[in-house]
Amino acid sequence: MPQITAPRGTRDLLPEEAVAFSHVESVSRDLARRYAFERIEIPLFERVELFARGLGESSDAVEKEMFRVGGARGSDEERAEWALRPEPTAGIVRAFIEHGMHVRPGPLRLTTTGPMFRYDRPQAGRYRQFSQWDVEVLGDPGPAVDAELIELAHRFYAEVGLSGVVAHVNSIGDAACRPPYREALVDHFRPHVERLGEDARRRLEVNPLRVLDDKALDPDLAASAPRSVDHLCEPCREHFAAVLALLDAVGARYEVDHRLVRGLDYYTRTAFEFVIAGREGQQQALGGGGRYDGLVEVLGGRPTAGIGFGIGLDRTVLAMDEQGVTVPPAGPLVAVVGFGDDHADRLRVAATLRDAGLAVRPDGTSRKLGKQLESAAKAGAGWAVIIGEELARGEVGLKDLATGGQRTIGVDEVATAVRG
RNA sequence: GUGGCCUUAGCUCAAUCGGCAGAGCACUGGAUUGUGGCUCCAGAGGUUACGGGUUCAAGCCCCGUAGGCCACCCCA
Repeated sequence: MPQITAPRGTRDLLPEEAVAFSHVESVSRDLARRYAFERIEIPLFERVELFARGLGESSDAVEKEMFRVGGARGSDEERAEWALRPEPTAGIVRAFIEHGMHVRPGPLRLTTTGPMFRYDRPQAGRYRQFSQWDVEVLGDPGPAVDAELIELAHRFYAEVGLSGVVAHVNSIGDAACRPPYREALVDHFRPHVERLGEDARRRLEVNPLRVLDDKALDPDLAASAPRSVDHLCEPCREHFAAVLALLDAVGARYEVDHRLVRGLDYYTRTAFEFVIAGREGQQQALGGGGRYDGLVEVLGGRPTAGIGFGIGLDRTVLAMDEQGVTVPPAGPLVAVVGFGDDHADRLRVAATLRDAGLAVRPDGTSRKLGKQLESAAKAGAGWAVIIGEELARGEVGLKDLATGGQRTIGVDEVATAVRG
């Protein structure tokens, strides 16, 4: 029988790697608390139709990266119907509408974390299953929340210990000013269509803004292309100016990137992406987001402003590795060892130490003491509690595995001694 | 989805011209009769990614497949 391996584009996070993920997740959870976001949990799969409408038919995620799944019988009809989520926003907005959450006191601040799925070709930093921390604010049209979210993401990167993260920001206008801008782009590129690649030509017809996304784009043609910020209507212009002013006010680092676009009608105004210095080109985007004031309506709800971002946890951890960022050590680990078959004593003492809040690893074997101590040290224990005759007096041996020093103390004194 | 490079023990890697599959680390046991780390000794660990072909003989040559990395595309 051939060896069964992890599915392509997925990976196992072994304990050594998983600690970094746990740490990053706990940073995100604490930030979500401090920024007053409420947790929401949504399904890992939804109707394909939801993503097609929520992300746009011409987005890469829908056009070529849908991870389709079927029911137990896996008929073609079922496979056509469902897909693993490529991102969480569409599902959250679906839930918002489905449960009438617009009646809740707003603006609503929601957060979720979990795996996302995109069926594209794996590469370092790019997986078919990857984790994202996501925040969304529904019902707040003002520029302050745009700046607050960008500042929040910056704070996240800072608190996990990353440096050199820059926010690229842009404004792509709204339903009023985007159509004329789109026309201006078409007018600019159409005369030079022979200088565009195959992909860019197709985008020019389907979704002209995304021509700017094309990295193969002729540099001169790109540099001379009309900028969205020069075509904003007055309300959009004021909104963008206010966002930038607020970013300056809170000291959030950013660069205006005129080629950053979200090319769909219900994505509006502010778009942003977080990139890390030092890895030009490949997988340098650590996270991204933007405003989607038209999305709730497109999915069948009443008009509601929306904005959010997703942060890639895999890439965050990858960047931490590259920058040599270390994860804070876990609390002290105590091993409980003993002689012969005194397992009842070991378990009782372990339970007492756990009552005091310690992490405890009792040795379940009857090996000789030396092997137990060796095993304890290899498991990462900083201390060994050695049980012997003195347990009758409520005392045990406490050995510091780093220094080798040992003394006899009361069981009820161990927690204090270990925390030192 | 396209192209390039790669795949030998758990990990990092050797193996001359096609001629007995190895080392270090890690793991297990012993020296040390119930106090770890150092040292020494020993052990276990392999369908050489998978499938086929050429050959007296294949880790090595040929074909195919899978997977990894890199580039493109795009994103997180």
